[in-house]
Amino acid sequence: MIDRIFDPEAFEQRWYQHWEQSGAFRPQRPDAQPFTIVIPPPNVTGSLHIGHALDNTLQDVLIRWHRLQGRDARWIVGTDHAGIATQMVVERQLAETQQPGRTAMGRDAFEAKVWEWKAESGGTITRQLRRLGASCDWQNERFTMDAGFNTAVNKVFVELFRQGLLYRDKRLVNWDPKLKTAISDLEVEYREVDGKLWHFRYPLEDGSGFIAIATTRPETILGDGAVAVHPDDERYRRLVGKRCRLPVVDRLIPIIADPMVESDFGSGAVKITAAHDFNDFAVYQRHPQAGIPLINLMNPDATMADTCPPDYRGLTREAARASVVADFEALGLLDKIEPHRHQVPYGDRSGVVIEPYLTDQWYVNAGELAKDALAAVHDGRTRFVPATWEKTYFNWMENIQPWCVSRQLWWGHRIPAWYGPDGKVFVAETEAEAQAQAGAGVPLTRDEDVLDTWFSSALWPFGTLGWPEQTADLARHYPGDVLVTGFDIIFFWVARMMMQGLHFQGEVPFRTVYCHGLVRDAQGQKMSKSKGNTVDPLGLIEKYGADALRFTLTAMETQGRDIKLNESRIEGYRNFATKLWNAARFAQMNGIAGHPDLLPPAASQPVNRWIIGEVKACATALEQAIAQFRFDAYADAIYRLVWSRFCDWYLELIKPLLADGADAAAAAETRAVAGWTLDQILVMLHPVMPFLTEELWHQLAERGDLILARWVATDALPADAEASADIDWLIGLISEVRSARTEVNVPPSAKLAYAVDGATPETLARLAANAAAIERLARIVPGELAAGGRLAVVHGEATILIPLGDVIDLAAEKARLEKALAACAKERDALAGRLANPGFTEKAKPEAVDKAREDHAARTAEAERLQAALARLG
RNA sequence: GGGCGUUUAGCUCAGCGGUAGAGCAUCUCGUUUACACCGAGAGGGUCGGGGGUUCGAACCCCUCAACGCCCA
Repeated sequence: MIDRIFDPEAFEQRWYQHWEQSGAFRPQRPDAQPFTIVIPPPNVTGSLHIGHALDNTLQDVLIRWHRLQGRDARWIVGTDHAGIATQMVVERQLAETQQPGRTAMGRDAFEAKVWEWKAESGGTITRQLRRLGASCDWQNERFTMDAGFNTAVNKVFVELFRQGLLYRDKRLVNWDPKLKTAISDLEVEYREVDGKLWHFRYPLEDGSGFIAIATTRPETILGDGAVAVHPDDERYRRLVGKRCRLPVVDRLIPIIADPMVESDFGSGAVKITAAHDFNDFAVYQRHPQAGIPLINLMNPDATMADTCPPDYRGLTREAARASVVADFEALGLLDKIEPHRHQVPYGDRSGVVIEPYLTDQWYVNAGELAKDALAAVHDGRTRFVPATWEKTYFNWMENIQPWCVSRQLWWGHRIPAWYGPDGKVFVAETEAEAQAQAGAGVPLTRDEDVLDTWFSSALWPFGTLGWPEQTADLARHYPGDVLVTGFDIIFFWVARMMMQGLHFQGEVPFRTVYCHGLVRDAQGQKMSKSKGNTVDPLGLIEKYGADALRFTLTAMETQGRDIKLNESRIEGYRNFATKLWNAARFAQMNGIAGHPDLLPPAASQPVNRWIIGEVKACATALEQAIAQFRFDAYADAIYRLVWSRFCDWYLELIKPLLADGADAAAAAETRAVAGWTLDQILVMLHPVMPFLTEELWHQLAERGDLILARWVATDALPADAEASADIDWLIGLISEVRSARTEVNVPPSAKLAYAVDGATPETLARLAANAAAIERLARIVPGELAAGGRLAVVHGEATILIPLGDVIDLAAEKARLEKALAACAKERDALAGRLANPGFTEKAKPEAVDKAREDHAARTAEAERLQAALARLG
């Protein structure tokens, strides 16, 4: 028996274990059409936050829905090694436990520590995904650092190198002095900072005066290689081609003209420090004849290097800045200091100021790979939903820069490149191959660096399927159908999967990219640990059940918007689950059980024919919602069917049919239809609320699992317009009578007699056929039209007259009728006005004109009846 | 500076060319044997401002404003 109390904790984990152990997440369906999703692999360091909960709920809805459709649904799962993040976590842990640090223990020992840590803590997030109900293919779980992935990464690296699409280059990178590694453009965040603008003077070589420059970074003066002015700037035209003397360093540097210089910034002359500024580096490249030196001023930790004058060596950037300013001031060459607000680059992981830094790094020619990735979205091989994200994708892809893929870390895929004694590089998938290239006996040293984490996650859609082996899985599940992810990693990840997928598989990695928004708190603030406004999805699951959280996230997922998560919504959907639980309990108490067939039993009762039509309409709406990725519409349609149709009306309307002494055949039919309907509800709700529905599915009958059941036979279901009209009429009548009763203050419990005026034979028949339901729900029964005050309820062409004798509140009834009349007359007149407009009748669509005529006639008649009722009141 | 998005009931959001919707919240009533995590009923919106197109605009176009995000 279904328990009186709905308690999600009682069955959620039990069902999950059953599904996983029975292989339900990946049923053997070799003949079915595959449906494939690859999970955005969560960081192995991480734990489930609410953003994961959203992302994975949506994926699970899609996977479960397609599984119910009979598809060979497969949700490929795994975790990401997350280079910097994981290395930081483990280093922090070593520090906290007073163990030797990374550099003290050495590379091999440190790597072993990370693997140890992964074995202990790496399962946290995958356990939490199970708690959420994610029906992933755990049997083939992957990790971006496992051996197969390493093979794939090496192969990709080597092939790109051979094709000239990957190369080693010395250029400026975004250098993180805390982590002592290069990072990519995307890992830099610009913050607006209140800084200063220092104005200095450099003496001209010929002693004829000075040239004034302004800078936000005085410490880099030590590396200046030129002063630049705009070619059209009259003030400086005569100085171009001359030289000035760099104070403190005492070096002669040229004055050059370059259109990059903004004449209205500062003095209109800027210093050029080619090794510490991206713009300056570009100037350096444009002026090879000027002989601008590239002076790397700093050590990897951003202290001043031996390339600086002796007094500066070893100072931090900040100390060197103060020192330079003081030295200029002492020389009388400091003009002024102005407050200046500007953008400063920070490392998104370390939070320290990024230093443009000249080093040797490996780069991928992203511009070349982007070509097909752009074309694939332009020609629709991959589409974005919502489509607006295409613009973001295009915009970035069209302006893509070389991708720096090497990282000075220890945790990650080590770069498969070896160097000979002369520095010659040998790129190969294995050391043996590199040795073969170099020649036997040549001593080789492997590149110390590892690859950017996104280099391996770019291979996720095919690396997970066994590539470079040409596996059956790869043939069957690549390309995937849908990628579900947050818009914030379109650049980081989606774009790179597109590039690598197209390049190495010749096909896009997925047909559709569904981008959802961010989950924010109830005030619309971005959630962050530092603000302390994060919500823990596990806590919410414990409080309300996983189903309620899933339903909430699904219902709130409207395309193109962030989600403002309010706990009251979760509570509301927990109530919804309780409502269905109780409805099923009621059904069971009345001998209603699961139905053995996909198709509904034959039905003669209008209420039964009606609910079958409602199921058909709902299923159709749900199918459309999935096709359009309208998760909110999915939740809305099933919520409405369950609560506003099935519970509010169907169950109430069938109570008389199931009562003692009711017609046995009608009762049997009703039990069968009710059972069938409940089954369809469970199937349709299952993708969103898998636990509750599976539990009830088994409570209602002995049978196989719902997770592997079949979707509603939508097309085969009858839609009975006549039954639908009957029941809509009945619902309308009951609602109007209830409303009227309340407005004239008739106690809800009072059972009243009624008579009817102006009814057609059809209406009289409907009143008779539904007498029991009307008595139960409107609390009126046919009777004599006694004298005295009457309540008049106009419904369609008929007026229901309910004599109330002296009890009636005449004033209230008069007010009620007047209000109804006013509303009706207003609509009538608006329609009349429209119909009187020749522009409308001539130009509008004929259907619109016909509808207006019909509505106008109906409103006119209704107004007359209300008028008559008012007249009778006197 | 460039681009994108948002602005509809107290709150969160649907609707995107033919009479303004949902959930929550509010108010009134109610323990009729599934459910008070409930039932019945009610109130509440000149759809950000202005202009235009159209027989007709929350919906299309232009413009302004506010807020948010991304890129430089």
